Amino acid sequence: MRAGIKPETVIAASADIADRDGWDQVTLANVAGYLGIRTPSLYNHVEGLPDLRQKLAVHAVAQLNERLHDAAIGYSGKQAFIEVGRCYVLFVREHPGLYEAINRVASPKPEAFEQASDAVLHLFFRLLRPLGIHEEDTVHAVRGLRSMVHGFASLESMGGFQMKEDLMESLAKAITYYIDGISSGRK
Amino acid sequence: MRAGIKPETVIAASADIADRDGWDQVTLANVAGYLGIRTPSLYNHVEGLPDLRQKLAVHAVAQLNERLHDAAIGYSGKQAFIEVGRCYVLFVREHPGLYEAINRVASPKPEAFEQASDAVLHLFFRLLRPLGIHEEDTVHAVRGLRSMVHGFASLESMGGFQMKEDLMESLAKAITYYIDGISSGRK
DNA sequence: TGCCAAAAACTAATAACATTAGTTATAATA
DNA sequence: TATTATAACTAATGTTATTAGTTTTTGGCA
Repeated sequence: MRAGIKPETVIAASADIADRDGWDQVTLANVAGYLGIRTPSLYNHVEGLPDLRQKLAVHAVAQLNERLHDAAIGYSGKQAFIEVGRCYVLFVREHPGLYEAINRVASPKPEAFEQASDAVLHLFFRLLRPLGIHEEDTVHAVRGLRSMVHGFASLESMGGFQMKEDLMESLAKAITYYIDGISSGRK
Repeated sequence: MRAGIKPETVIAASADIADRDGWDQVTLANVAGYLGIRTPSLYNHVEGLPDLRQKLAVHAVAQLNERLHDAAIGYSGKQAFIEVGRCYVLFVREHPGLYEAINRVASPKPEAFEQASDAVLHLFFRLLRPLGIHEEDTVHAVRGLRSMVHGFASLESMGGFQMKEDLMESLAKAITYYIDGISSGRK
């Protein structure tokens, strides 16, 4: 046997390249160059470019999920969503390439990817539960929140906002509007 | 001179391929094949693959803008946003490749692309004005709405929702929550 | 009607990339 | 130390984008 390159080394290299040069620069040639080996040698670690990109997407969504759960600790209600939303946007700022990897993952998605995605969704559900929403409206309420947070992050990552300075304030206000609207409708 | 292929024919072919096979299948080879010519002949109509994809993005966002403006006619307040949001999601369902082209446009973005994007943003501003929001909160309010609508469309186009049946209901409720929250905060 | 100049097609050639096949070097272990 | 699996390598092929240079077509004009 031989030590050499561990599986996570390849993913780490891909993540570095993605965040620095963009997701479309995650090629076998670039990753091999980064690791100091020839392109075909990568086939000892991944099954090809699509496989590498899927593994990168799994790594990315798992890391996002972990950070979101961490961000929610110690908060509840409206403030919890503001903290999670802020963390979400910060993650995308810090790791634009990883976020691209999540959004461009090819179907069918790996099982591990689905699991991490579901975990993020589950976090939203748990944070929303204490707000006392009609059972049949919970799915709708979660979808709106999730869409809003994803929308903010996505639009910023593609340069959709003019001034990034007060984007966090926009997000906090938007979440406030939304949660207030849910509460006022509940009556 | 020679008639042959008009510039919009190339874009139309690219749009067909994008919506049918996905944005990443918009290659010079595929477009040329679709048009029945050899790949290098395309350079008489576009300046290369990046140029073709930018032109496709401009076409896509202009078409989206037109449809959104049309959808808003005859409505105001909350209902106007629901109609625009519905139109947005329907557009993405009908033209997933065009929507991808919008979201994956490379920077620096063409001037025409920025103009059409601004026009969409302007529509949101105009629909929001009659609701009587504090002047300094208008930017935040628009950002939230836009993020939410884009988030819904984006998440659906990447298969982020389980049951697509009642997605329109989710969107309508989310917009309702949001606008209600704005109004209740206004007091 | 027949020329002609420009537009738009073509072929040929090159470079980058992914991928496969087959070969060699290396390191853990028996 | 010898063996063997692992992981590197070279060589070769196919696809795509791109450039250069050539030929064909055709609308408009003499």
